[in-house]
Amino acid sequence: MAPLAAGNESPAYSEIDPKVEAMVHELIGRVADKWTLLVLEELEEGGTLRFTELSRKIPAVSQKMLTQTLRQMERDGLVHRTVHPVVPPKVEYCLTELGHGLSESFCGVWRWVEGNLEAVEAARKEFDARPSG
Amino acid sequence: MAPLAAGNESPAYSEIDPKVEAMVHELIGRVADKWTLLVLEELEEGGTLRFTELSRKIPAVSQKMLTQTLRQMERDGLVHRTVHPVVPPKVEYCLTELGHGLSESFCGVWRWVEGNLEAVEAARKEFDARPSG
DNA sequence: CTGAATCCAGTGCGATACTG
DNA sequence: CAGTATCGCACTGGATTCAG
Repeated sequence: MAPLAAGNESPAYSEIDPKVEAMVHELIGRVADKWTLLVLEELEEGGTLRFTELSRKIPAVSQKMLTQTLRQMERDGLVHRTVHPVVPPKVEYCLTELGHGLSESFCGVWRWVEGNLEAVEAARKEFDARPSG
Repeated sequence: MAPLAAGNESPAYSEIDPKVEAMVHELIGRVADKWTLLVLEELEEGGTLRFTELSRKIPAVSQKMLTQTLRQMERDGLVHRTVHPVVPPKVEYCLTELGHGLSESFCGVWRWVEGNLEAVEAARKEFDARPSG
């Protein structure tokens, strides 16, 4: 833990850019979104996928949310959208370098969870078993 | 990108434990939560803080959400809660090892955002400027 | 000071129906 | 196939009030 300057009552994070703060927050929020995370994974694994393919691989997602999720990811430069001018329509999605990088940066979290899953579950179980006070 | 087995139409993630999947998801979701992220940071930086101190460092949080957030983090074993049996009541919060570890595992994401903040903003700007189709 | 309980407005999301 | 548009509910979270 970072030592605190003695007697320092000034606000925290003097060194943290509020813009970065907001962005981190937003980005984490984005990936935290159930669907975004799943889409990120599917595209990471599947490479290039069509709308329907994604839909099929993530059965729980509604068509509305899938569209919405993909749009937002596209806007953020995380996925690339390719429309093939044919009938029937064919639209393919794949991760951009940005999206791939973001995906990788979450590997640490992923590994942490794998390593600490049991600890968290134990903590929950213990907490829930406590005398209600 | 992981190569796909040729002709393999079986569902994705054969290697991914659905339990881990759910947990990653849940944990990311938790930290994505505005207040949890802020609390995590404050405790990481401040060490041990009282309820009111946290409240003061995160002015935007309502008392309800702060309580709720801390309870959940406590249940997950991320923070430790110490009640001092005095009047007026004094309750202190600090990160557990688990909480500290989780916090660290997010450093990668943090760094990625710092490094790619401009790229994302540029992507958004470009997306928003596109011919509306 | 710390926290639980209640009320209420905003909205995220699913279901459904329609279009190119 | 790949969307958009609309409706309605459920849940979230803020404000407020009460309590130990």
